[in-house]
Amino acid sequence: MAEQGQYEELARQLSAIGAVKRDLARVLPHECPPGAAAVLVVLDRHGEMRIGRLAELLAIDMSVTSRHVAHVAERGWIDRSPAPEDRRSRILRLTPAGRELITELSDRYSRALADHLRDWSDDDVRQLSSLLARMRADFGDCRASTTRIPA
Amino acid sequence: MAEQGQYEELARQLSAIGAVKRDLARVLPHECPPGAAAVLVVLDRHGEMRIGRLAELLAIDMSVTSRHVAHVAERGWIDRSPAPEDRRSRILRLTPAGRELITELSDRYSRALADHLRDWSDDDVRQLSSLLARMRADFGDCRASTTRIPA
DNA sequence: TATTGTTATACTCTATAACTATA
DNA sequence: TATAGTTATAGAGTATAACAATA
Repeated sequence: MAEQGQYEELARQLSAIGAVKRDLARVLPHECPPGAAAVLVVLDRHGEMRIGRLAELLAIDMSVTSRHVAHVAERGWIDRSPAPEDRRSRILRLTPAGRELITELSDRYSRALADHLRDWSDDDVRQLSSLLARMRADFGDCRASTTRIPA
Repeated sequence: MAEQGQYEELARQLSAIGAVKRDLARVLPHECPPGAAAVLVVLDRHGEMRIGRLAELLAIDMSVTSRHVAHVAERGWIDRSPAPEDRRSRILRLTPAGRELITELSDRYSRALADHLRDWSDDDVRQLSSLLARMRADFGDCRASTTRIPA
């Protein structure tokens, strides 16, 4: 268990990280805002899935996910085929165009990071990724386990 | 220099960190949205300053900063006294009420983090803070040094 | 003429709630 | 009746550009 001062410092750093995210977002193509990019990244990473699962992985509400998905579907980057076992759902899958785009996005993100983090060792980058993943998991676990009592 | 795959992983983690920030934001009092809280945190951390300097430290545009500042000033958490040497500027300073609030905010942030990161050692927390600070600095340096060529 | 701030406008992201269709 | 997804609405954050006052 860390001291309060350490938590306050971490809170400050988390708040400030928005600037980095905004810088990164600037490398995205015009038609592909960060929310749309996130959808493509998750589909590329985890394969085809329904919207509910996507929302879970993105840790945002399904209503928001639905809009991002509509955006990328309208542009032909994913297709939505009927789910065989549940006609309420559709299966989301990257199209060839989507796969091309996600490759381009990965390149741009990587180039931007490599450019700014010139002095970072492979281990530095790995360590930061790993700590962020762990933090996210520790928050997510709690979200899942907390019994929500409706007002 | 790290490999491309490591940068892609970092990009994913950065994208996903929004969920943690939103969870943290939920502990804030109703009248104090995250942008307002950030203003108070910086003033508490760095002492009185003008808006321009505040915008720099927050790494957001001055126009945005101006609105956050108006919000906290309207609620009596800061005062704006005339800058003695430049009548275009005012000096922003926490009021006693603002100082009370920032103490409350720090407590809430710390409690939330301590609650979720129960298993983290002091060193884990310190290391994550330090890596985030370094990343922010490496991005910020570039922003400052890049010559912006207007289109 | 250049700089400090403010305001108007527009865009993106997000959540809540109401609604449709299917289980 | 419960669940998957969509849509409408509203709130928060941000940037750009036009504008005011002062340097």
